[in-house]
Amino acid sequence: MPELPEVENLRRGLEKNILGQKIKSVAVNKPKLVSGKGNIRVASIKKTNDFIKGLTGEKFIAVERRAKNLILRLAHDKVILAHLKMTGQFVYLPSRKVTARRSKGDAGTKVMGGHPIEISESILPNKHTHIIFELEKGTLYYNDTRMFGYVVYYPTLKSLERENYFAKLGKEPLDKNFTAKYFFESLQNKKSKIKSILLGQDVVVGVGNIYTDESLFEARINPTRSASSLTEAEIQKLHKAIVRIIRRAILVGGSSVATYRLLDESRGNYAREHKVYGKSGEKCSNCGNILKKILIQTRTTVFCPSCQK
DNA sequence: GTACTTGTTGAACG
DNA sequence: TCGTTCAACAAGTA
Repeated sequence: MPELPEVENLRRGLEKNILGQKIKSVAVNKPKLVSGKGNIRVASIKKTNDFIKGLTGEKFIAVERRAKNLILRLAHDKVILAHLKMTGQFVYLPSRKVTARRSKGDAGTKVMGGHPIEISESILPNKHTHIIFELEKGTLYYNDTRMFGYVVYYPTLKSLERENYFAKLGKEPLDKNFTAKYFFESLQNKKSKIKSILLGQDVVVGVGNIYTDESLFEARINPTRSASSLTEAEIQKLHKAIVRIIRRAILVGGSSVATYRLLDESRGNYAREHKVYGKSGEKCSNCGNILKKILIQTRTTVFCPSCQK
C-alpha cells in the first residue's frame, strides 16, 4: 500500500513524464472512482461527463502532493485530486513512437507506481484499469483493484479549496513546521493510543500502518501507550524517528519504481529495512525476543514487548 | 466458504 | 458539544 514516500515518489515520476503534455482523450470505466471522495458511493453519469469534458484537451502544468493526495494541476486552473488509498496505482507508458520497439517489460518502458505493480498486471490496460488518459506522448493508466481510491475533477482550484478538504489535515512530516515542539504540544491532551494518533491525519499526515510501527519501534515506544503519557524526551525520539524513516523511505523508494524490470528489486528495497512490520513471530532485531502482533483500531500492530515500553 | 487485510472518514458512542 | 472509537468501503489472498 502506498504511504507518503511512495506517493511522493509517484509525484516526482509523474512530474518528470507528464508535465507539459496535453490530454488527447479520457476513458472512464468505473464512474464511481471519479464521482467523489470518501463515502460518496453513488456513481454519477454527470460527474463522469464533467470529468471527460473538463479534462480533454487540457495540459498538465504541475504535480503536487498533500499528505497522500496527489494534486494534478492543468491549464485553465483545472485540477485532478487523486488518492490511491490501498491499491491504487498510476502507470505511464510512453507511446511506441517515443520508445521505439520494445517488448513487454523492457527497460525502456517507463512506469510509475503507487501500489506495487503485479507482474500479472504488466499488460495494460487490464481488468483493474479504470481510467485511461491518452496523452500526446504516451498513456496514463489508473489501476485500482479494490477501488477505495478516487480521481476527482475540479473545474477550478477554488472549487477544490472550497471543500476545505485539507483544512483538518495535520503537518507534513517533512515540513519544517513539523517540529518536536509542535509534536509534543499536539499530544498533550490526547488520551488515545499513540499508534491511533499517528494513524490519524490531524497531527501529522501521511504516516500509515507500516511507518507507524517502524517509528514506534525505533523510538522504543509501546504502541498502546496513551499519547499524553509520553515524556518530552520520548516524543523527541519519536519525532526524530518519523522524520528519519520517511526521508529514508523516499530515498529508497526513489530508485524502485522506474521500470517494470526493477519490480522485484523494488519490493525488496521497500521492505528490506522494515524491522517490525510484517515480522510478527520473528526475533526482534534489537533484543532477540519474539515480536508480538496485536490489533489497535482494527489495524495490525507489530512491536517488541521487551524493547518498547 | 471464511477470515483477514488496508486508509480514511462519517457515524456512533459516551 | 466534544473527544474517542468503530464500521464501512472492495476484493484478493491464505
